[in-house]
Amino acid sequence: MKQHIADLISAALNTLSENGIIGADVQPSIMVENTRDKSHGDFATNIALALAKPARRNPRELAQLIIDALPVSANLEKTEIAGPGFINFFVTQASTAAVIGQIIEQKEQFGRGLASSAERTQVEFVSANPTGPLHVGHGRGAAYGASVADLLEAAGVPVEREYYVNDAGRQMNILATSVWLRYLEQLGVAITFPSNAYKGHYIQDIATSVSNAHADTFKRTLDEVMLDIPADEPQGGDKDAHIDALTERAQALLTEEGYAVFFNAALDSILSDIRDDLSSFGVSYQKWFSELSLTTDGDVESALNTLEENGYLFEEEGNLWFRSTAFGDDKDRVVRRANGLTTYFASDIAYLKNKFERGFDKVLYIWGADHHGYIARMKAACQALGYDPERLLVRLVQFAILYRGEERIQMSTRSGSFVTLRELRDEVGKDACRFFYVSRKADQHMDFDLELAKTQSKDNPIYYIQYAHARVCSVHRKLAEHDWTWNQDAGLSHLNRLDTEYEKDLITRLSKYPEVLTHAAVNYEPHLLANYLKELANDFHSYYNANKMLIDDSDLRNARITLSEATRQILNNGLSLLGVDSPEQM
RNA sequence: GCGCCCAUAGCUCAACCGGAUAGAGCAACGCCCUUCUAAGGCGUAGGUUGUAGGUUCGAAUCCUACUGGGCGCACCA
Repeated sequence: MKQHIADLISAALNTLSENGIIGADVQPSIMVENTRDKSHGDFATNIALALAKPARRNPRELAQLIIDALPVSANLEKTEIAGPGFINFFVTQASTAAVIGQIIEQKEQFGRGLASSAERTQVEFVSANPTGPLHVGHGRGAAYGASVADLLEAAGVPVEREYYVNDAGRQMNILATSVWLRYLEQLGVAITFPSNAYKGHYIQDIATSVSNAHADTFKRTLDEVMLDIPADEPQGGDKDAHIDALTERAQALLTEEGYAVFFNAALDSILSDIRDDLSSFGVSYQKWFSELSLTTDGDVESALNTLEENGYLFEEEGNLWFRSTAFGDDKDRVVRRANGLTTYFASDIAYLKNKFERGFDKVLYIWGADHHGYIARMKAACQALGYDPERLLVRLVQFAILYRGEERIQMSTRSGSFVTLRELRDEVGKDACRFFYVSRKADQHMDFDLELAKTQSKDNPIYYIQYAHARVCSVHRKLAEHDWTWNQDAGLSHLNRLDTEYEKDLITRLSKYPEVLTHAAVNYEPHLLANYLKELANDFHSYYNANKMLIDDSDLRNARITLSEATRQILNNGLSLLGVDSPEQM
């Protein structure tokens, strides 16, 4: 309808242009907006205001000329000039109500594909280190990333979801070492557990699984393990030197294969836990990408070669540097240390190159707000590799602060209370988690109140929306009790009977779904859909309360049930894009 | 010190990328259940959009400075 009106305006402007009222060189961009106030009709345009200056006419006078030149349309009831020169369009009930038939016919397909594109977009999100279970801090990124990807797909953009597994680097070594030390403890070796090692209970479980599979094959004496190891921090030493020395000792005593047993046991166990966790959260990926593979497959070397060829590498003090300042970064970055090891950033560059080489037109990174400092260097790397930096997109997700009523829940790992995503989900449920996390704009700090998320009343938006869905289902059940059936055709052919204010509002709301979906998708703003669903549920509850559906007048009854069913369909479509279920009964 | 993000009703948040009288929910107050789920609905009240300038027909939105909050500034991951 918006497009239809824009076409009408365009035709009118052509007419005016031919008549010499506006200059032929004037190329206006026609904007048709949804009105905020019903008294302003259904749609409005500011075109007369925008053209007033070049046409050298006052806006209201110009608006009248445009209206006079508008082609006749059966969809329009009337037009009005308002305020400084807006043109308001009033659409007929019949043309608005036609949306109901489209929804009923297209079902879950309704509203999809409006931003259809051949541009493949990759969305990488969560990508938490596989050194422990997902934290609640990861929850918002998971919910946001999953919804953005689903929205893009719904809008018609080919999407791939990917998780970058940081299976290389020091943290993974500390993890493997932690497991080995717990393993030794369980076999009776009197280890003093390092202050900087991973202490979670899951480490014990992994250690147990290793000893179940390998008995005491990897047992070593305390003396073998601790010989010449520098002191830990509590003993007045350096905790980093201590744990790193233990890692080297583990590798030396166990040989590569033995060490790999602990390394892989830890990685596999934690990764499968993360997978399960995300899966239960309604989040799935097409690919889990190994950081380690970037080294073994030569991607890192290849990326550094490209930078070298393009002239952006230099050596200083034995280190190899990337001249990121050439692209506006604050400082240059080391990519290979004097000891020959490439840095984490070198992997990032290689990963970026790898993504583009896999044929993605756009790569979207979703990061926590604490990573904003990386944007400049990644953009720099993108350009230095020879790719258009516009193809690399970053969305930052601000932190969510958890509250239990008034009480703020501390998120420090040390406190140990309520830190994993799984615990959050167990307490408030998947649906409420998913919905709450995306109901705020991503770059807004948000407060997540657990008590509210668990409340089963209208105070809680997720129950409020799900209840609207369940209510429609309930009407269908009641219908059967009256020995009536829903006659869809009769409903569709009597949509003109839907003429109360509540019905008109609800129908108008339904007609907005496609543009809300599209807008939310292309702007990566799922909160727009969340808000829309709240408003749609609100419209439906108001309607439900004011107009009874199970009435003797069969034409009106069928029309109302058809409207309700269309509402149910949209609620279902929208909720599923946010990873929320649509229950038939509460 | 430098940089990024944020600031809207008492609280939690919107506002279709510059449009008309800035909107919802919660909290407060007043109503509606022998009627399809009251897990709901209707109404009232609530604002100098952090401050001060600027840009223009028009600003919560764009620009500048300031104030306050979050985060970052590794040869860590």
